[in-house]
Amino acid sequence: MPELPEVETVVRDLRPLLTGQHIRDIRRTTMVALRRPWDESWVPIVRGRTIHTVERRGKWIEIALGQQERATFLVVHLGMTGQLTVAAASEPFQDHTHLVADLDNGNQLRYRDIRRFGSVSVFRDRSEVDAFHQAQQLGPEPFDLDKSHWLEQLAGTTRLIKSVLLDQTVVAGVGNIYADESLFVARIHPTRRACDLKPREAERLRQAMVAVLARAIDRRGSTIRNYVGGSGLQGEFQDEFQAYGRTGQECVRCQTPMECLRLGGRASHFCPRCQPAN
DNA sequence: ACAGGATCCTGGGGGC
DNA sequence: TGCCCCCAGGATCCTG
Repeated sequence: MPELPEVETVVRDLRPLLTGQHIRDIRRTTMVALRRPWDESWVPIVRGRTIHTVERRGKWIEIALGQQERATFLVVHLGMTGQLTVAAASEPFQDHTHLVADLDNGNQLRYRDIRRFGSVSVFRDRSEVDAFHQAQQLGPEPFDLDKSHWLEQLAGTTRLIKSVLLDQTVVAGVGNIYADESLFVARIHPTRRACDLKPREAERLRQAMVAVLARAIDRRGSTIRNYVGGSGLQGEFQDEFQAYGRTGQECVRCQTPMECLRLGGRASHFCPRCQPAN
């Protein structure tokens, strides 16, 4: 599923296709429930409004309808298999297309989600969106992570570093792929205790995370199965994986066979030689 | 506080 | 071809 680079790619793809467009209508096209159920009372709030901005916060997509203080927001999470795309209204719906918004120019904004772990919600104004993020304690963007704050966060917990990377309250947007890739680049074993990392290791990890995410954005994210960008294009970063999904293959640095551990139900790929355990 | 497991879903792949 | 089990870019809730 989409992590920060995939969500950022969707946002960048959608921005020119949506900005300035008028939403004629929005409607449910299936009756099944999403993670956060769609509320029919949102329809009149959205109908007739103009899309002003398309932004990303962590793994959340925020589409502002109307300007500044007046804006209402469509807030989308792609879960594991969510796709938010623009297509011509004449294009047939793919299976599991749950929500469709008709635009003025004959295109449609479509939300498709096979496993339905994602959601589309409406918030009445900016403060409601902010309150929502505050309630879930959404952490800072990886690119804005304050060095000393990051150090303190790691020093203050005995949790496994892999789980900390996946914790959206610590840093927003990292998921299983980019956690493994970042740990590999920083040469840190996923089961190290966060508080046991030396300051230079913590800083190396922060920099690795930023570099990996930036490179992945350049390559339009990773497509393993279902992910597509806002115009339906797939990602290309999967061709550059150094850790994720490489169990049994040679480490790109030392040729040692890569290994895989299951931590908190998530596969964790690493090189036993480059990333020594405790 | 933290780890692990189950849960929400569908579909693809491997083994038999 | 079919069936069964495991797996999957996420997040949350419950248990010990």
